[in-house]
Amino acid sequence: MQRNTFPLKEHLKSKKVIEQVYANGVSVTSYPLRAIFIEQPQTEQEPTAAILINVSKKRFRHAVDRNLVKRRIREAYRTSKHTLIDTLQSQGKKIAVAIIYIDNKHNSTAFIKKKMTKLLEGILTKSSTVCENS
RNA sequence: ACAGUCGGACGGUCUGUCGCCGUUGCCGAAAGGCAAAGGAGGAAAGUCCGGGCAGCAUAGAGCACUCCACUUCCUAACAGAAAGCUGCCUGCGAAGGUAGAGUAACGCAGAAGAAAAAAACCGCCCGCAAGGGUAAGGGUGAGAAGGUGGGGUAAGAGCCCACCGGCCGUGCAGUGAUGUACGGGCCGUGUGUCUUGGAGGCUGCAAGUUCACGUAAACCGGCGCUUGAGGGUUGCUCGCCCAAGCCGGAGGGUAGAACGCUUUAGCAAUGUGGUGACACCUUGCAUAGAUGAAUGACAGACACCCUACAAGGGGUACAGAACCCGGCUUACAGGCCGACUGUCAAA
Repeated sequence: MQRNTFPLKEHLKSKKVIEQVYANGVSVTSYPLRAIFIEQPQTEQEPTAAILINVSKKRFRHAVDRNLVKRRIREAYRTSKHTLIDTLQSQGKKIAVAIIYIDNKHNSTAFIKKKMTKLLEGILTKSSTVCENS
């Protein structure tokens, strides 16, 4: 049984990489979630998938609401990330992803989790096509 | 009991599963793993004041500028708090709201009104008239020569008297704002400039310190090197200090880690002083420290509230630390405690 974790190491924190993701990333949408990702060069320290969760101030004015959404997304990711990680590892790839919440209202944890599964599947199909093209 | 005023404190609890953050201990060569005890607020919010702390600056003079303003008092400090004072307003009341340095000079209100300070348009009185006297009445205005009543007079008027309001003086009470008694003279309003007293260096933890990585001390244009560019000095002027580089363009590199970073104007209790804010003594307690930013997600039970005869159904606020404190302001489901007020009932 795999453990459902999401430690700090798997967070995307480097300013440089974040800028690259937003500038050159490929986007996948599974409403109310949208992912933008790029492939990362193979290095020792980098995790298989570095994740950034973004909930804009525009959509949720209060910090309490933003925190709640972030926590639900984080929860959804850590419980459904294994398919993504395993597939990437077998392909020998590493990616950096920004997950953006694109709704103005709250959604239940169960709903977000369902959409997250779809989103991660979407990332896998998109990344393989990108690779074939290049 | 009901309705209300003021003040204070609180603002979910437990169990299970899966997670996050730093700390400590153990294991491991390392990566990491395991365990333990911890991990948002009364407003953490708005960022509106005031400090601490940090860096920079720190001969001085003049002129500006900004803020504060009843009194006493508290404090590290404040535009804050406490206890009071005076006027006005609201409430039956407990209580609440609001304003509060001064007015010598000048301006404005002044396109109203006859008149805005040594006033005569109408009216009233004297007079044949010319003219004179008059602020009771009219209308204007926020304000019309203190107000009301009486005496007085040709008619009137602080002209005289009583009471009241204001001003000045003296006594008494109070630390004081002020109150009060007596006496005096006979007394216009608002606002701005202004006057008086007090305060104000600049920048904010992205401060600042250390380490690591890396580049371009290159290129183009302008000004300057003791005949001084530029910088600092409070906004300006003077003065003073530093001074060999400075400004602009295009372009390049880094954006990692540690300290700062949580033990302090800290919180609580007893006692003492004080009406009180608060101060002092003693004792006890102390448990976030992240940095693309942790402190949670889900399920169940309980508690509370609303609704309902019941079964049941619905709801549980406002809101998330970012260097740290003291305030202010704003948001807030729900109940709790204390003091007091009004009404009703009983004794």
